[in-house]
Amino acid sequence: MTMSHPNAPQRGDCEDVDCQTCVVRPLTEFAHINDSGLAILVAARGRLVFQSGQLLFRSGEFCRGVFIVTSGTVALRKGDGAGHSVLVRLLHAGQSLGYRSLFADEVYSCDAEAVDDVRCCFIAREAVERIIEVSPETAQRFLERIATDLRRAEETYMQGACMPVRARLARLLFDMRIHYGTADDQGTIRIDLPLQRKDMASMLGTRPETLARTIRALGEDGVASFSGRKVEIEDLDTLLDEFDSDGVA
Amino acid sequence: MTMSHPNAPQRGDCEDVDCQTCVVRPLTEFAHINDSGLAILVAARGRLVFQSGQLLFRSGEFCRGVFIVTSGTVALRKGDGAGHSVLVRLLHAGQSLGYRSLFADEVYSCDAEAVDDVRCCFIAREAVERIIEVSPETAQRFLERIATDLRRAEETYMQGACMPVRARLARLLFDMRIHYGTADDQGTIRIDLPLQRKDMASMLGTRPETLARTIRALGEDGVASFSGRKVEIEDLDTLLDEFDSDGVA
DNA sequence: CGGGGGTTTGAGTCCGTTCAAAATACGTGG
DNA sequence: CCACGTATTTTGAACGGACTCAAACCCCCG
Repeated sequence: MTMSHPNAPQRGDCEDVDCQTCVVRPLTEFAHINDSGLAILVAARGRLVFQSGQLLFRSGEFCRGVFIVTSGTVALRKGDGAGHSVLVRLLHAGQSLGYRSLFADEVYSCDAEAVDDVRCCFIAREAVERIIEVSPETAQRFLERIATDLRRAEETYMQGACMPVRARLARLLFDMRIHYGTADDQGTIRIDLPLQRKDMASMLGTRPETLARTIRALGEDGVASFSGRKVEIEDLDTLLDEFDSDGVA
Repeated sequence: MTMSHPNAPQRGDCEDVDCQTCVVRPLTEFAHINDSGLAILVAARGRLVFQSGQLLFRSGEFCRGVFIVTSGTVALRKGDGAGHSVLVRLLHAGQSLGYRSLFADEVYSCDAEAVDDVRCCFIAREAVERIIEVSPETAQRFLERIATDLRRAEETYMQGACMPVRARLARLLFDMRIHYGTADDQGTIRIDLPLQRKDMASMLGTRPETLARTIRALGEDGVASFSGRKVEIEDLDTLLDEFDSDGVA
């Protein structure tokens, strides 16, 4: 196996020695490739491990392939020239990253940072291209994926333009509930946030100070009670009202 | 020829009877299709005419294919539940639209409105799919296109979050200069804006009132002098300074 | 126990919004 | 071609949300 990425591959730390039995592959754009494609994938894919805080890639670097998260969470960050930094998106097991730059044939437009310890696969550009050649529906899957990303990006933009921080925070909690929340039999939802405040703030396009105030307001109004990274939401409808009513369609 | 769109096709109003000689095709994703693909395209494409203000499609409608602008300008608009509306993008000759919804297999997420009189081609979904089958590089072109759109969308988001209205307006003028501007030998740039103020405002994610004030400020500072839809910019560098300095990378 | 980053709170400011009214441009019919 | 009615644009004044700066607090970790 040839490695195509600076990070040392950790052979043997991976349950799925080949892609056939991989539990996350069905979630990826390579879910339905044919045998020829699979052969290329198996031969080309490398495995990488990143510790919390490490960068998978950096904005401005040449894009050499795509990553697929197999465990952990990756954050895509975009910084402007000045101090501002925006957290564009979080990626979980089964999600790929780097494909935007690859298909646009541009350098990376974001930093990709491991939020916690992350395992992932890396598939070099040429391999992706060959897989698409022998298994063209892969291109369809990526088209679908980017097209959805684009709608999401535009929705996020709308929300930033039309909704106050409070509503955007409510929406973020609502979304985070999926990956990081649990509900008990009372219907109470408990979320364990994966991010620190300043990252939450940068997801909302605001500052930590504003976020802190908004969190307090949400608590005082009985919508959600925060304590550190733990959030408790008694009534989901109350949360919904915060952005459903006057929010984006 | 079978039509696949409610708008009456205006046969004979088009210089390019077949796609072979079409002057805008080289600009589109169908530029390099092979003969089989071209045959499908020629057979399937319909021609449509929209008058200023008419909608090519409406948010929420099922997506039946892609449009390709052959002349005129189309605006993509996104509205939230409340009164706010954002002008996402302007499209010119050679640009296609509707492909995002098509590839994501979603309903349209925007309204598409003819800004002036618009001619365009319409290619039904099934035809696009068949063309991609026989001429797979078409999928590559669309991937490239959407990937670029996505970067642009994220950049726009960053700008909205990080830059004041004044800088965003300067940037918009800078961009509009390409399609709607001319430069004389003095270096003076004259732009003929295609939009009314409220649409300019909605491109910038602000209100007409704020835009009016900003325009005045830009005039008082000698950056750009507006009179109706005409803009005069004496020194491009001065304009650049408005967003280059503390703007987004 | 003493840093040091992250978070919270406070006070003041600014940018952009809202509401309201005046001015201007635009299209239509006489 | 002009007059009129309407929609758009501009201006004004006041308000408000989010930002900045600055300090206190907290918690984790050495």
